Amino acid sequence: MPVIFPQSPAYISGSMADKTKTTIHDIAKKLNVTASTVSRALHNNPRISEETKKAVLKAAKQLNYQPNQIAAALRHGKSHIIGVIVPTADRSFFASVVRGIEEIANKINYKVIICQSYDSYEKEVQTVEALVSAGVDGILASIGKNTTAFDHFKQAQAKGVPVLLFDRTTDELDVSQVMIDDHLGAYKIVEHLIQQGCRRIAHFTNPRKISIYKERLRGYQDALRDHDIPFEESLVVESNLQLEDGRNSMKKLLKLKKRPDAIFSASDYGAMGAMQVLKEQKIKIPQEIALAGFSNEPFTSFTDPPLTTVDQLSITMGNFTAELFFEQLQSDKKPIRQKTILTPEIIIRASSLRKENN
Amino acid sequence: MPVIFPQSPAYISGSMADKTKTTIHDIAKKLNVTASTVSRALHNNPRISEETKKAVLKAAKQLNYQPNQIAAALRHGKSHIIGVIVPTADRSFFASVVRGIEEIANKINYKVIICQSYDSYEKEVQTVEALVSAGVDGILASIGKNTTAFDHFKQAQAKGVPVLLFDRTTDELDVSQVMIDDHLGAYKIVEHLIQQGCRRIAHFTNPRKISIYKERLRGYQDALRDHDIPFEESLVVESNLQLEDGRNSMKKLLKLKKRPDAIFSASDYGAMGAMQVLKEQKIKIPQEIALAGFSNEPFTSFTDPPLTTVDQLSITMGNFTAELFFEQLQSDKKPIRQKTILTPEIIIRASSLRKENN
DNA sequence: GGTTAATATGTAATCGTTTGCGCAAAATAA
DNA sequence: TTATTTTGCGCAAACGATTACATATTAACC
Repeated sequence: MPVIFPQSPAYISGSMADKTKTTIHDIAKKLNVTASTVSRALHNNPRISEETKKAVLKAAKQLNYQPNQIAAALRHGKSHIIGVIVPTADRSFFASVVRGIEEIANKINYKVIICQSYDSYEKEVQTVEALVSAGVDGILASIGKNTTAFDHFKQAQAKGVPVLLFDRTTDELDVSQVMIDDHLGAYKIVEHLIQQGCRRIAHFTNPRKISIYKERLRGYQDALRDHDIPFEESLVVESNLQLEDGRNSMKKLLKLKKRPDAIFSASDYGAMGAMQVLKEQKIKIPQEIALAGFSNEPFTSFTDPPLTTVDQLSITMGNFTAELFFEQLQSDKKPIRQKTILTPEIIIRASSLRKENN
Repeated sequence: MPVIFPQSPAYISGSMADKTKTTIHDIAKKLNVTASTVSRALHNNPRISEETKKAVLKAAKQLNYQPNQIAAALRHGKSHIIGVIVPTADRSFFASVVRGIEEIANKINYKVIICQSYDSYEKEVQTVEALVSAGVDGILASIGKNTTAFDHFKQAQAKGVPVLLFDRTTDELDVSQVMIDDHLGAYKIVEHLIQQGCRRIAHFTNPRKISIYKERLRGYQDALRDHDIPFEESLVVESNLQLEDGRNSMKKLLKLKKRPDAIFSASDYGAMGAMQVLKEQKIKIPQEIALAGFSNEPFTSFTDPPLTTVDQLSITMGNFTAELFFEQLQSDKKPIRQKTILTPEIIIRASSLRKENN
């Protein structure tokens, strides 16, 4: 229910300035010089006398001058804006990556345009085109789940807009990539479970052909193998890894003749679903069944027991991605295509901690 | 540890296009017309023959033309970009609001620049200036905690950049505002606690002069009064409302001669801290002490018991803010300053549910 | 004093699109 | 047929900042 305010006098009377941004021409006129002199003065060009510079700076302040970046951008082809594409900005992980990118960008006076692809291929294509149109100086993207063709990124590159991928990447593009080592994260956490005495470790995974889930599965398998634990097909449950899926998967596993003594879910939500079922059935966590998830979602520290998980270094990833990008942007050499793989950290919490001191 | 890739041949050889965006002049040249004709054709101007239009569209597609929005923006003073300023983009609430804004903006082909003030006044000022410089068509902002002067926003308005505030707003500016009714949210949730049989309801609040906490406190007091429950100063605990603060506040309350039988925390984190302490001390939730928070942070549905809280309609707020903004932008009339107050929803969960059917 | 160099500023083109104005040619009206 | 309108397009000036090139003034040097 909107409340309509009475218009304030100031708003009506036009006592506010005349809605005209001042330009270098205004400053020039005031000082009886030309716009080029003003421009040079503002850029501290050595060919301008100190006297004039001071006068220009003073006038600029007086007139409350702010440069029109659009004009500047048009003139020299640099907008000082970078585009970031994420599947969705309100997932904690991506929100943090974006924050990490922004931190770096802001330091050197770059602005960030955030776009969401909603995992739609069409939207992703449009977004890339729009960003190119908007004249961004580069695109940092995490590709959508349904993207299998990459021409839109190639087009951007062809038009001189550098592209860099993070988290969800592909080798089909000639771009630098920043991601985390999903295999290692999974390996480490499964190893941890083994160290806690677990021997029948189940795994919740996703059937999609997305590399992250395949990597986590591989990490799980490799850790088992390296510790001489046989891999059992029946202990791997495929699903969408959401809360409900986790519940269903857990129920399914509880029906096995030989129950697992630990669950490693490739997502925290899946692990959370499992936790709910276990608690409902009064199965002790971690004594009877230990639990571990993946992603370090914010909620994992608030569950009871708190959930062991893998932190994906989201902020770091953002920082790193941005730093890499700006490095490549500044060096006028052809960017060196490189793949940076960050090492994830396992966060051990009570849901997997059977021994007191470990 | 970066992995350096071998450069792919394509990347070196320059087999990719020549990094030159095609312009309307390129199209014009190809068709032996002028750029103005091309421009008009692309804009479906009735003065251009169908024949020419078709030819232009075809050539545009062939040459992979994408308009340079920077040039267009310079020409007609509209960038089709809006700036959004939030204290921090990785807090669930703001991330969702931003998403809500983006949803609407995208529909009409607007891009969103996201900026974070980190609750720093200086950063906020800089950000506003930068956005004006960047030529945004408007600024949607949630003001920082430390902002008490608003000249930077006035300056933006003076330069013709409309401003609209959401969530954290102020009446000191001549702008439309979108927020939620904190008073009502608090009132409703306290009323709910009363209906559950609670009579000694404590409140965690924040001493800052931020209106949201004052409003929640008022809502709490009004609900008590309307149900003939005396207000007790000793049941109101001030803190920063973070997890630790909640723990401390709870411990403090447990030392009272007469313990409270419910806690309404102005933040979910505070409530979570209380929950931890109660569980440590084996105090039953909600039977002995019921709990309610505020904000509907994502973790609240995963606690044990799940936490009763107030949802702030973040996405809706974003949608609404953006819609309001674009309405005002489109109507060439002077924007009508209006205050929109959304009604929050209380989310009742087990932490406060004493009676089975309610 | 005349040539050269250094200094400080102006001129004008440019970035790519948009758009008011104008001008033919074609179409219609008288 | 002539007058008038309509149609289709070109011309050129914006938008605001930047910058290569030119110019004017002063200083410096032999």
